[in-house]
Amino acid sequence: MEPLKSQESPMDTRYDQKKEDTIYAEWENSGYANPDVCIKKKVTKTAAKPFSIVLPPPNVTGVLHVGHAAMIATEDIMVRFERMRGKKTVWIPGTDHAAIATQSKVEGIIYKKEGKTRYDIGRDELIRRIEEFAKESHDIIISQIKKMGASIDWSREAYTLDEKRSLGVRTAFKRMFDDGLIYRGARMVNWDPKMQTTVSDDEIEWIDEKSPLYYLKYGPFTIATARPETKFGDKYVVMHPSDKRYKEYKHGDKIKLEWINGPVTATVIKDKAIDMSFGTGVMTITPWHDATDMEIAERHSLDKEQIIDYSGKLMGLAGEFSGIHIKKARPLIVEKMKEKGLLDHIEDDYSHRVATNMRGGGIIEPQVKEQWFVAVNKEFKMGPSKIKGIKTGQKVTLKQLMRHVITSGEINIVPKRFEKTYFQWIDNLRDWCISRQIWYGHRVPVWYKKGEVNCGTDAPKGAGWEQDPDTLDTWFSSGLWTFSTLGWPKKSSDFETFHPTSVLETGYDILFFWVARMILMSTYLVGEVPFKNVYLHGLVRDAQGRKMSKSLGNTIDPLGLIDTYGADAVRLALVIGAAPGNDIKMSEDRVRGYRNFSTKVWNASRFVLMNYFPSKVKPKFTKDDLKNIKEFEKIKKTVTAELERFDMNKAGDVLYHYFWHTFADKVIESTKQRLKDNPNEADRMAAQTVLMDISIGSLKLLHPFMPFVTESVWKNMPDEVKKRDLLMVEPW
RNA sequence: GGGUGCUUAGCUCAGUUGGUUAGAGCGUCUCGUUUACACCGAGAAGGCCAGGGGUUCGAAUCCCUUAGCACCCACCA
Repeated sequence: MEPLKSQESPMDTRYDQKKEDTIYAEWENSGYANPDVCIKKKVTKTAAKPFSIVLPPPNVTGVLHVGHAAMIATEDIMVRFERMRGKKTVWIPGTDHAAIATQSKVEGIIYKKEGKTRYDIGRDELIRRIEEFAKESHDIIISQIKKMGASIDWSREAYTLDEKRSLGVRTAFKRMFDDGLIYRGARMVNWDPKMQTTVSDDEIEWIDEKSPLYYLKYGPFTIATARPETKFGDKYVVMHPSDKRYKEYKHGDKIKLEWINGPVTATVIKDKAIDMSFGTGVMTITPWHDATDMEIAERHSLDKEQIIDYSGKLMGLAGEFSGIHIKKARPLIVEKMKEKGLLDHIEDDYSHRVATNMRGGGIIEPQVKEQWFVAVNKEFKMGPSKIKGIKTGQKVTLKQLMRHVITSGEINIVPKRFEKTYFQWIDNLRDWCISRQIWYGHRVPVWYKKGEVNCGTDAPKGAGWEQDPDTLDTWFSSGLWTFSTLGWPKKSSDFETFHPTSVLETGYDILFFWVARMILMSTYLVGEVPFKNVYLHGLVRDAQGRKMSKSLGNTIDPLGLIDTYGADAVRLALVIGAAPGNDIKMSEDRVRGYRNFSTKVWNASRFVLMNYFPSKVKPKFTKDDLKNIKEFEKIKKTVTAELERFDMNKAGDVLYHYFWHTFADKVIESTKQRLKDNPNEADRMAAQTVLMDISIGSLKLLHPFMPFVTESVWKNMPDEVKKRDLLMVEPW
């Protein structure tokens, strides 16, 4: 056998990142991300076990950030690993219409460019514009997901607002409506006067604020308030029943006193909700605009009056101040009180928290309003159930279902500590307000006609029906994601094969928003858990450890890093050293380090190839050869075991060190002598065989972590070691 | 007010069920042009694993406690 001359080496000393797009195209064209193709091409057995995972759909509000990149890297590792192991593997992509966030964004753009509001351009036109924006955003996101190397099944792509998913939403709504779990009621809601919509409890962000605390003279009492502009209608004065300072006042006493706009009659109310140590221990209440006040008012059947309208302006009750926005009204009112001698004193530097709409909206004003709710504490008869410990026909509440599947262990949360967080949230959960007064999203499938109400998946027959103008909370549709993407409510083999999904991988920040809602929807609607495992990754933070967010503008562009260091390096930097549930601080140094590792993998393989000369001579292995092979086998076992328990971090770390500091530094070095001018052909063959075998094995193990370099190296490997055309589907 | 996490080498962080001299990347220092790789190799310095107490033959790891930081939840006017 004529040895190759080393200068004819087929490979450069550097792996060429520019070829990543070409490699991705090969994967895509192969169709191997689609389990049906894998079966057809006999890469996967028909009877193979399924492995399924849904991609948490990115919002179509912009571009991918590093957090998405971490998520894609982690999931792709799981998916590639399971596919290579021969499982019937599917990873389902999609995007989320993110109703309020997207509309808010587009409204902002329109207002900036044209100075027009949504009311100026109208419902249909606004939706058209949003769809246009969403489409662009979608295309960018998809191309970014591909850049990361995601071996995702594009043939199954879904959108939370597409036709199939919309049917799912209407079906879900109707089922819940018919079961009495969805109801319409006037309740206290979080109203955003800026976006003109309600917001769920979970979408509120509390911001610390310092503001003056005003002490006002209310007849014989002094009351403290941070919001004097809400006090016009106050006609109840509340104190703790066992507060000795006010024992002379009895519950129900009427007191005539002079107030902002003239004399009023105040009624004394005794209620234990009062904190005696706060201020003077006395307060007046504004039930319409405060949840605590509302509860007190409900307990004693007190009057409730609206003082602030939905755009944030004072109403008739405010007398001379009516029509003025609360922000402008405050100083005027304080001034008037001062003149009337109603202002006792002002305490500066009082810190409290203000509720804001985290989706780019304004300051929340609690309001009482008719809305649609999901009743989480109402009993219903469970439909066909495959959930362990829940029987078909059993009486349960949604809250009980959500709790049960975690306590029973049917869903396993990694890391475990988040179970506690989850339970805490469930225990505090109130009925879920699902209606929004924005226009982009799933319209509430309820129609009205002269007092008649009809809920259905389609508009009722006959003329004169008018559909409810409200749209649904975006999480209502994403809650269906694990099964709506598999074809539900229609029967489908995808659903039969892949539900419940194997694992849900997402950031811990949307445990409540999304994970909990999927559990609610899936257990109720399909009688199954949505997934068997929940793997929560940490948040990728900036240099100061702050959460990266579009609104803060501190996002790192993962594409920039991919351009300079390659996708594999970025993937490794985001996965290795990141323990589940712990935050990841992104630094370019780390990426550079892993880029060097990519080069190492490239060059070590190159060396092995340069010394690979097939021959008929039987290799004669030395003791060290056998030891080296044995050591690799051990690494293989460890990596497999770690990946099985979703410890990508550990598996990656082990591989990294093995490949670099054992295989490259020790094994390769120790064979150099034997490969060069060795008269003992059997010994040389042994050396080259050991190197080739370990290389092949290592490339397979490394592939889920760094698919581009490994696939690229694989192309140069001799055909006789390959079982398939792409490393992507080589047997593990 | 409840809850969770973090505090380990100069910097950024790993260390799953407690087990021999505590690890990585980057940085620092010394040496090195050898059949791949300088995006490299060989080696070195650098740590009372936040403080205190306890359990144990043995603790970075388990328990208690103190402090600082971060985050989550909650109706304090």
